[in-house]
Amino acid sequence: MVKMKDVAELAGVSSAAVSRYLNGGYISADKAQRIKQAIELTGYVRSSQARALRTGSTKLIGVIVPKINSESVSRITAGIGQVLGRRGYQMLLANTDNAADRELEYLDLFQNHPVDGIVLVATMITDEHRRAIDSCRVPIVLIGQHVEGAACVYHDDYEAAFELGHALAGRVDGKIAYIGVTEEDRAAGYDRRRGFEAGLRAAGNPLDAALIRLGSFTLDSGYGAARELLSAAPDVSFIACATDTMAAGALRAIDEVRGMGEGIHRVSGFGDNAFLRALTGGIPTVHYGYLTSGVEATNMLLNTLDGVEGESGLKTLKLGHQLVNV
Amino acid sequence: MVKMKDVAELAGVSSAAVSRYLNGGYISADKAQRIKQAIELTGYVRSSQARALRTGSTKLIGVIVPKINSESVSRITAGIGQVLGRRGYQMLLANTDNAADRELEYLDLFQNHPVDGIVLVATMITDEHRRAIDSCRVPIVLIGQHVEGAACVYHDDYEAAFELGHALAGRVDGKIAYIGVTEEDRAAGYDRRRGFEAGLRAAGNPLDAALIRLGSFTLDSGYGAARELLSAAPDVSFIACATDTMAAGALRAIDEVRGMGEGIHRVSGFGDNAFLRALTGGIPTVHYGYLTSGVEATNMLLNTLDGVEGESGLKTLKLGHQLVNV
DNA sequence: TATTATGGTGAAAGCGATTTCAATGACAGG
DNA sequence: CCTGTCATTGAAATCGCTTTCACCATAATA
Repeated sequence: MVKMKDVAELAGVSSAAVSRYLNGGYISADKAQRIKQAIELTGYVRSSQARALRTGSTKLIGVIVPKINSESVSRITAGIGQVLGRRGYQMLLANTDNAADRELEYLDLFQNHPVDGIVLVATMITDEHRRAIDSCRVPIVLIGQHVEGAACVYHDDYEAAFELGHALAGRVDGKIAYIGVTEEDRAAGYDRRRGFEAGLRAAGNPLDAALIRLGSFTLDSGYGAARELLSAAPDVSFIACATDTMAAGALRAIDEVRGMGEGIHRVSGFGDNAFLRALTGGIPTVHYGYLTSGVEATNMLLNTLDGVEGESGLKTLKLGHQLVNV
Repeated sequence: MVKMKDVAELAGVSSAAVSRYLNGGYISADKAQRIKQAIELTGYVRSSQARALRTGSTKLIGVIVPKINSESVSRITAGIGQVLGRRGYQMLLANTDNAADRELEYLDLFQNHPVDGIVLVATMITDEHRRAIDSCRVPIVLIGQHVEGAACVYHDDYEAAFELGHALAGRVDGKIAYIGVTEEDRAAGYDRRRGFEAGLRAAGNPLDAALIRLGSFTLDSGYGAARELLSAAPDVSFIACATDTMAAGALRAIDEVRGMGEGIHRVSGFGDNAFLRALTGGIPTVHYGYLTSGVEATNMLLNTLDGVEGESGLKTLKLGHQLVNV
């Protein structure tokens, strides 16, 4: 492996000069030229490990996600990766498989060492999370949840759910049921359910608490909850779900119970999943700019790391949403 | 930041002793005890950057994927991440967004520095790829394509497509069309189309070359190709697709042209996408163990890195498949 | 008793960069 | 001619760890 010293010798300069050449310090034109040639000749590339040791920066960003195979998360990471690549960083990905403790574990692992910053695609935020975030040695940005005092990029789930509920209340006749997710997930659990309920109520069609079920983000859980709901309350005519994925399951359940093609007009979701949209022609749902949230969060993080003028502070950013197919 | 020297001083030993303690070298019980306490007391964690510089190993594996938001890829990375986590490595993810040149770029970037090994989720393999793979300084394993002389984990697309074609030929009456992908993708393009054609032919119902179209992996491209196909050859009664995602698009096209619900019985795909399965009840498709391929590839790679007994060689591994819903 | 092993130990030499520092020469102004 | 800038330069000190090496006990063997 050719090292800096070799290049320096070949070019007849000191390795300090080579380092300066590489990093844009004082260097005369002719030496720069000789160094350039020497580098090309030897095919030298600098060891990022040595560089990291000396400078303390790895140009690595840790990204913690709850589940990699989900459309929303992969769109978010696509956005993150896009910015990272453009700005000379790389992504260290940690998948927690929906286990909150592994989230903390990675938070620990990451900050201790190899990464310059962290993007946490958050689901549940416990007190322990808050503590871990506060005491984090490297800058960190959250996506998807709004946490006081932490930098975050999120969507207004309450507001979106309110609008959806309000709009649906007017368009659906008959009973509306709701399949949510754990309220420990503040955004997707608590906010969406409360917003939806408030929206229905505001439209004069309050949600019957007996028609609320809990799923676990998966298609199967949506299916199961919907089946149970349909047999417990056969007169339910519409099932709103906290995620598009669960909506897909509910749709399937309705088709099975009520006949093929029935489901399409009787479910709503959250997230505007492309697959679901294409296959059903579009159920009522909320479109979030997932990719955008990845982009914004990463820019925010990198701005503080690189000390970009005027953009230095980590802040909190609420992104917009759109109802679709309502 | 507390360093090894601090721990050593506190424990009254040399830093060499601490290092040995950490890495399992000779150390007496009482010193081990003292070191252990000192570490707990100071909250010392060792700098992986210094360690990396010294040992030349980063415990990082580079993973190059063509597109992060696709079900197959995310299942593969889930498998990779699973093994990596269990064996003390981390994943450096690079997303090429289907650009073959960025694949080469990352191959270059990775091998030069921070990673100990590479997993390439491959699509197109050009000569340049082959060269890059051959001259790779760190071990590399491919997923999804079979490349002579390289370690790879893949599925037998030809065989699977053959079986699917053969089975469908007997069950469909009327004309069968095919929407494929670029033949530069040996596995998903060339092998699947050829296998499918051969299967149909073997069943006495050869594919009309005029009924072949090309998509680009996306749902929209499947939709577009199917629409075009249906208007160019209105008597087509079944559309086989090279991927489930394109099949979803084709399904939508058929529903639009022939009426809702028609599509479900008139398309087939590849990959057994969970969403599609749930929403349609299941179209004929091929189930591949994507997660397994990630697991196997990573184990293979890590075995050579860690020098596991008996399992040392990088080899090539062909995984099985299953037809579903035929 | 003389001699090997054998478990333990710390000093010190790297790993390959970056960065401080003092020194240099050139050049403008006085 | 002297002095003060100012752009350039290389030697050398780190960064924090691993690992060789020489060395010391002590126990086992002849």
